[in-house]
Amino acid sequence: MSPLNRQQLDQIRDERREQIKQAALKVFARRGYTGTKTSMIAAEASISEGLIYRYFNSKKELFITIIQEMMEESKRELEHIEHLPGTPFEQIRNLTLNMLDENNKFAFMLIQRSRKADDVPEKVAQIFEQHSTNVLIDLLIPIFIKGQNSGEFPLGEPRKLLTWYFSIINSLIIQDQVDEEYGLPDVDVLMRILKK
Amino acid sequence: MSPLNRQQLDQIRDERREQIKQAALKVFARRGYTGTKTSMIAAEASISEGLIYRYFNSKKELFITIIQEMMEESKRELEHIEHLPGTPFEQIRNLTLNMLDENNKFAFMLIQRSRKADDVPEKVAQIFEQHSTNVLIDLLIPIFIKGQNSGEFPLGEPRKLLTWYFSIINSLIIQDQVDEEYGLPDVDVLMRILKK
Amino acid sequence: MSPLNRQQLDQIRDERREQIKQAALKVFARRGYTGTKTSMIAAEASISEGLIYRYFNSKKELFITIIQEMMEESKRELEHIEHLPGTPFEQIRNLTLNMLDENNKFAFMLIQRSRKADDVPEKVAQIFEQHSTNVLIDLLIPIFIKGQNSGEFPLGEPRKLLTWYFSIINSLIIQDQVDEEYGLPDVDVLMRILKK
Amino acid sequence: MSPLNRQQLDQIRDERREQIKQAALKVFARRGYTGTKTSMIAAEASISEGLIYRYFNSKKELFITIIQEMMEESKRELEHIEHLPGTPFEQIRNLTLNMLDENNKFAFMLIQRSRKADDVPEKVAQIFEQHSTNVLIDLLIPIFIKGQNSGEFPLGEPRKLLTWYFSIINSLIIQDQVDEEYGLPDVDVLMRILKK
DNA sequence: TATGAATGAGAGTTCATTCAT
DNA sequence: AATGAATGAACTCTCATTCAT
Repeated sequence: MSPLNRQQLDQIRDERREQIKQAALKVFARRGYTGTKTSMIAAEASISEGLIYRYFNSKKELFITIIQEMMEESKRELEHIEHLPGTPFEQIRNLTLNMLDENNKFAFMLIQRSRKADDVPEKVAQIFEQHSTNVLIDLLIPIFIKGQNSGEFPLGEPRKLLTWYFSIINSLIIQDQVDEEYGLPDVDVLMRILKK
Repeated sequence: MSPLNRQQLDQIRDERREQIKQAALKVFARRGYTGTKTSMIAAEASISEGLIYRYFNSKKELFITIIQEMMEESKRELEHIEHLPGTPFEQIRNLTLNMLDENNKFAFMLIQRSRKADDVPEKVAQIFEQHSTNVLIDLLIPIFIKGQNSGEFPLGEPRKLLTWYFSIINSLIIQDQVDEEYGLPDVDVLMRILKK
Repeated sequence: MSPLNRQQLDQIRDERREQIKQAALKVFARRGYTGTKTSMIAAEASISEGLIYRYFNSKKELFITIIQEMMEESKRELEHIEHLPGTPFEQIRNLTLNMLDENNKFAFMLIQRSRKADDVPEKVAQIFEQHSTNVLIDLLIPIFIKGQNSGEFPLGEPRKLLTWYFSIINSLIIQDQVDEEYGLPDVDVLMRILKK
Repeated sequence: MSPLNRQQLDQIRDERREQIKQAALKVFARRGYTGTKTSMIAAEASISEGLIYRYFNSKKELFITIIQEMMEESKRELEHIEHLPGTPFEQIRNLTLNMLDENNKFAFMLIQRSRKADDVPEKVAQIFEQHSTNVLIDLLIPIFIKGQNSGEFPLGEPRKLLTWYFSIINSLIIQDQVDEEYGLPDVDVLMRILKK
């Protein structure tokens, strides 16, 4: 009977906003920015098309928001990398496993796909320029060198090998290149790339 | 100023048609099906927007035509694979080099991208079902086994390893994952995947 | 905390209704019918958007109600005109002063503005046809003639002069043509129009 | 048979653009910015709704363009005022006649209406701030003073009287306060305001 | 009674496609 | 055969109105 109080309303708003972002992430990841119609997002979120606009000013803003928040999230996660347990080989192996994890699938797909797409809003291109993939590589170089010294990794330019390795991982993620029969390549097969 | 004869007109038509397909291929590859406006194709081909429709009934037909012709071309090429010179290792190495070749870039990008995209015409999905990647794999299995016997390749399920290997190659192509500094991964680094 | 009784509830309803009408009058007067969003009315009245609909069936009905009530009010006032004190000149002068009075501003603005606007509900156009401005003119003609006889007003067609005079007054009101430095024209300057 | 040449195309574009502006002017003047639907403009111009957008980026831009061009036009006209023939009284009389002229009706209606409306794009408000009505008044003050000296105009503050006079003229125009029977007030009746 | 989240019809805008030249 | 202006269906977005609380 009595109207909802502020706290309850705030919670509803937060939940709805999150729900829309999740739905949009899923559709954007699969169909790209232009290929996604707002009606698809609404359907995926099981809400009306108009409601999207009570939470985001435009399809563009919704897209940018999602990318931005994911980039920030990934930045925070990267900061923990150096303190992960295990040998250098195990550290990179775990990182790989995490990236290929089904749960992160859409997020990585969207980011990688958008990084290369030519049909995204200008703003998104700028965000990607700031958060270059190199940050990850830079963090891993000391770990890789430790692994070289301990004999776990082959000699050769650490930056070059790591760059190549992660362009492969990224490509796999973005393309959702899951073979129906065999699934994604085994992490241990992938890590052969980092072996002699 | 005598009017062009039949044969000359046909030639002009053929050239125009080719010109439009090349332009469309380039734009579709970079921006995807929905992300590509017919005006972009016209601009890329340096012709007027309307002219496209004297050569193709629709954007959809143009897209399907391109995909179809590329699939047929790739099918023809595949038939030669068995007779390529060299050891099994060299054969697959050359095949890889060819796929990653800059000249084929747009074609492979478009095919791989479209294979996974959810925003392409229904017909294209059907084409891909028929020309499954498996055809390539099937052709390579005997070669791979020969390589296993000769010790060039590791033991293990040939189909599985080849499937994984080519999902990686395909992913790299489609994403145009060329690092600015280091370029595409070296073929020899990639082929580590097919080593013990 | 005994529940409010019937009478108290009725009073609250009446007050709310009045509050909404006042707020709507203000916004409609400034922004016109189409230019006014129900959310603006709610904000001006410091109530929720939904509440408007417990007092009025629609924005249209609210608008029509306001216009209608104002027309009736003005009709009642007109009936007193003939019995106002003073000479004919003074009577019209006082009437003018009353019309230009700041307190009636929004009401007159809304009426005049709506009378000419093409974007109001059909019903409103009908109301205006019934309550033509001529009623006012008709009532004033005898007074004007008396003034002509006493030499206060110039010769000439009374209806024509009065019509012109009040189209000017009306225009000034509706446009809120208040110069920032000098304000509305002096009543005595305006009344020059009714002089030789 | 042969395609139109550049010059012909440019002419078509110019004509079309002008046609859309004229149609929009008419509808905007009568129904205001918010009250005007793009479909109405298209209908008035007898073109499709989409075509508007090949000539203007948005309804907003179309509106701003119209206002801007009219302000510039009026600015140019004002520069000639001082050199008009006749006595000061005749000069202002002619200026008044010109403003009330049926041909300029929509232009003046739109400008005056938009000057006071609260539902126009921000940019338009800025334009009006720059082109204040005062420019006209400032130009007329010397003329008015000459008229005072020659006895054509009454004593009193020139700026105040002129301001009031033109707020009346402006109001009449904007409101299209044409009485069906008597039409707009006679210029000579209006000019009584500028008499003793 | 009062709130504001949610809906959906309709407005503004885009772009594949058609058509006069 | 070629052009680009014009169309209209489909899309993005707005806002009067409804409804759960």
